[in-house]
Amino acid sequence: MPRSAARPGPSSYDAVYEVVRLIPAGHVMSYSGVARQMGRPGLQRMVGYALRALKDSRGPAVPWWRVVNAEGRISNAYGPELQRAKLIAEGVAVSADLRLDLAAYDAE
DNA sequence: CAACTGACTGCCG
DNA sequence: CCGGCAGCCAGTT
Repeated sequence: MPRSAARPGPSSYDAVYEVVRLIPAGHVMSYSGVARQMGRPGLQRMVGYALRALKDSRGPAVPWWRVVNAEGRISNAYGPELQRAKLIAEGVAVSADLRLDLAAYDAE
């Protein structure tokens, strides 16, 4: 079995967690939005790294489900349905297509 | 030090 | 609407 290749460690992730943690319930933020808030515009991929690491190894209490892509769609590759359920539980309308009105829930 | 990978994004066909 | 390609940065191999 191919052990996960390239697995960044928790260094720059700290900044990501801090920003994501500040997203109020019922709101969402795009990966690029988080990157920008943490003073690192263009590091959307790093945000994705950090969130993936949460599943790999338990990190701080981070509402990762409030992070969606720039189109307001869930690009979660591990449990899109779980994320959708979490958002709906907070009052965010997510369609069966895993899409939501980013402009309406944008926390930026 | 070079190559590879990835919960992204924007542009093209 | 969907798939492919390039640009992007940090961390692992």
